[in-house]
Amino acid sequence: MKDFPSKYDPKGIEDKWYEFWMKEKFFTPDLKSKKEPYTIMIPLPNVTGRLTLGHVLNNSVQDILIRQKKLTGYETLWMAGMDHAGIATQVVVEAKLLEKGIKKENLGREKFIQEVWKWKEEYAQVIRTQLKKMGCALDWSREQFTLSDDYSKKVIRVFVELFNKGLIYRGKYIINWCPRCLTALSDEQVEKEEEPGKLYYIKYPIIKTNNFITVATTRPETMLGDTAVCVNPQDKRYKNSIGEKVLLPIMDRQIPIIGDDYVDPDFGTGALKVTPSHDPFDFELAKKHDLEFINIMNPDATLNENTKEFNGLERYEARKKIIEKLKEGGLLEQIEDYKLPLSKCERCHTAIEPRISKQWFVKMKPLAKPAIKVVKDGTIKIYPKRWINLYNHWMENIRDWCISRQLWWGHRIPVYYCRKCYSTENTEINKLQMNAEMKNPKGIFVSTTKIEKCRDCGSTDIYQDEDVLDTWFSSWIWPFATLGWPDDTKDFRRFYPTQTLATGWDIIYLWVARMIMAGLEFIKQIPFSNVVFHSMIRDEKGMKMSKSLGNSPDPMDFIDKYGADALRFGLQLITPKEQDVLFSEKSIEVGRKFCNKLWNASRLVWNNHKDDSDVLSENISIYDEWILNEFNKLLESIDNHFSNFELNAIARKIYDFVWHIFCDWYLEFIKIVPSKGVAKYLLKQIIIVSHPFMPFITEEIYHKFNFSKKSIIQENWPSHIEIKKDITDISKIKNLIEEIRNIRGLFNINPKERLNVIINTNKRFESFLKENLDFLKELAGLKNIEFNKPLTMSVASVIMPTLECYIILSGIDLSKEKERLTKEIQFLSRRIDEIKYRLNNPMYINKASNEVREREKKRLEDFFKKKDGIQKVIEKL
RNA sequence: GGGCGAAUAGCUCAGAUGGCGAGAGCGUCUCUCUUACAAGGAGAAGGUCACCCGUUCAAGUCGGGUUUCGCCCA
Repeated sequence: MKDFPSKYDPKGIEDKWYEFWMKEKFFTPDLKSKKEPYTIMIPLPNVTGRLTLGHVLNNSVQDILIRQKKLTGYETLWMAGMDHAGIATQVVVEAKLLEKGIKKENLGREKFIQEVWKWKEEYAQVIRTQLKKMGCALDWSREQFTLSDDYSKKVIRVFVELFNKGLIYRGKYIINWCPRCLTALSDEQVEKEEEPGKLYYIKYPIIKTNNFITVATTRPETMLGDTAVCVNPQDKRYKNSIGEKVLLPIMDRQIPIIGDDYVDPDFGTGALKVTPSHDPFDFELAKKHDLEFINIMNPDATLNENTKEFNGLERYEARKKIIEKLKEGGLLEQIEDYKLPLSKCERCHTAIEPRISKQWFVKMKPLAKPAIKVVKDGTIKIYPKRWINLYNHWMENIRDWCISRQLWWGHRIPVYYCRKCYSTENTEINKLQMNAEMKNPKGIFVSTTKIEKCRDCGSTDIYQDEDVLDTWFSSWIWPFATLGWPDDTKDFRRFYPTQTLATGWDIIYLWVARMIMAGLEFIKQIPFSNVVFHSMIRDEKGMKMSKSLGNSPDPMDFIDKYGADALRFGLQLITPKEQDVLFSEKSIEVGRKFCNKLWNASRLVWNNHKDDSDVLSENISIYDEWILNEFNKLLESIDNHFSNFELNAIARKIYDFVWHIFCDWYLEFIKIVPSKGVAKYLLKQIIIVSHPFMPFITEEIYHKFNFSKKSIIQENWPSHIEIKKDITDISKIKNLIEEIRNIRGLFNINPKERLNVIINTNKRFESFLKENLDFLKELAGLKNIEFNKPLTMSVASVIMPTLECYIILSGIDLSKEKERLTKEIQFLSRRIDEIKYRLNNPMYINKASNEVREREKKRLEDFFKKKDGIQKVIEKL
């Protein structure tokens, strides 16, 4: 038994098999194979750092799907790769350098990028190791990186192509600006939160009348940039003031009162201060009403030279000072508590500052249209279905995508400017160039190759756009860029479109929707046919897991402690289909216990049956038939759930089957009468269907038994097994055993104590029991069994419809037994009345299905028999 | 404000197409180290299925409404 220890220890085993799989190249598809392909693209992890539990869930979902497809005969490819993650990575590397007192500005762009590459190499290796530890069947030979030279060319090509189609433009708009990261962000990279704040009521003096108009604002510091006050023209209070001018306090600037329906008369005072350069709605309003744009902030959210004495103050500091000053001037009417919506940078959680700046955008409406269609008509299926609504809503209200980032780490925008021809930007912010620059404007060149010479004037004084592209602008082409596109490669022909994408619903807009658009735009084909949105992992209290909250444990610690199989299986067991997972370490313990159970079940089969054939023979017992029938049911349900991507349900089914059917009953049966080859055969089927969930332990068991193929990975998925015998007697004998055990429990009988019983039943079942007397004796803990004898002693009784079993107990409290039986009679009477009432109802007879009706009749009959039997026993006691 | 989802045992969750006494894991309690497994075995207790109304012979399940919680968008 040395080589089959009684406790399963994953240490050593897991790494051993992963190395074996890699050596055998099992994860690299055979391009010559005739099998149908099945491809999954990994939702590329960021090279920012270590993977989290969320990654474990996401990647084990994919691994399960890929391994199951391989077992069912597909040529599978699971593409490996990572994302350069522009902002996120730059933020971490900047912080790391700052710890050493190095500022990136002092380092310079080139040197800084070199530092990031160093980081990237280090963490790519960490991530690879982590994914391998998890057991992921990723094809590492095709591994991709979104900032590799090769991949970059594709990103640039896509930019140029869109530009040439007129779908990319540059424009000066109000965008989301992170004053800490000092870059623009897309709408999707901004998180909305609510925070307790204040609403300030500020009085603006009306010039002609000596009256005031009071505006309400959550951000009083922006008043320094106000260029109008706006009211609703329907609003009786202010109607007549439209056209008047107010004197903006502190700045002493005259600004107009304008009228627009946009203003909600019920909010605040009904008068809105308009700050065109610092609020997206005010920006639109200002364009419409031709207002002045005054920028009052520097990129880092300190106030600028347009703010008089506040110049240089940080925005919240300025707010305090301005409030003080307004108070002094008697212009602050009141302050009330207010729950204010706040936009934050998803990477550093700094409050976003809306800012006017010149950025590159993608026109999204034309791209969205076909992408809406393919989901609507079911060409792309989304699981669970409810996410379709969210997808449609976003798609139908899509806004242009700001793709330029003021970062160094990323794909540099392939746009070149001639210093002579291209007049440098007018720095006067209030003269906005609203129009997107037209195709091929003078002195601007958009090109896949470096431009050395101006096409227009021949000058060589050319410079490239300083900005880089949004990371998602590289990852939206992931499904085809990774397969060799735009070259007509074997991979691309064989594996595109891919089959399934598995990811969290939090990136439905950022990534999923955009990939669909990119696939349709550049390839004219969908990128994948199924999208599976799995749960998000939260901690036990329901809090989102995040590094900053410190509630995100390192999954590698769990793998060290419990093994990857235990982590994966435990996680699947607690991952509901449509809800978030509340994670607790307990679930991994459950996973580990299950691995141990499977291990020990194998150990038993190995001890008693290792030399059996693993092919089914003709001559098998009724117990064998029974378990095969149970396995059929399991298999059918697993197959169904796989087609709907319901992995949690499958994990449960496997758990229940292995533990409570295979181990609790079948293995107990075959301890008494050894199986004829079925045990080994079935164990093999069990580990095959469990393999996608627990790849390591199943491979280990597979090799222990020396099953036919080189690896379990090469096995065939089981199929339905024909059942020939009537197996109903098995459930009857199981019932009897359970009833007797129940009595033992009720009377606190020591498990070791063997009991004597009398069984009265019909001839047929009596002969079945006689043939299987050992089962009954062992599993119910009996000594002597006598048949067809009248009862004469003190007994506890098990009464079943066609069977009476008297358990002889010396010193039994007969009154207690009588009470128990009387309660049972009362219960049965109630049930009988219920069913009788139902069966006497003509409507029921008419409308209920035949099947249901017959079932009820049978139950009624059984209840009657049981009641009669108990009645007789009570009389005798 | 709009939309989506959830509410079932002390806790975390299962409960297609309505139809046997509503299930599991963990926790609690009792008995037990019987040579696969104490990371185990055998039992038990524990539920007005959030609330109201309706449809139906029959509702945890379907429809309408209410309450509470979560998420997304504005």
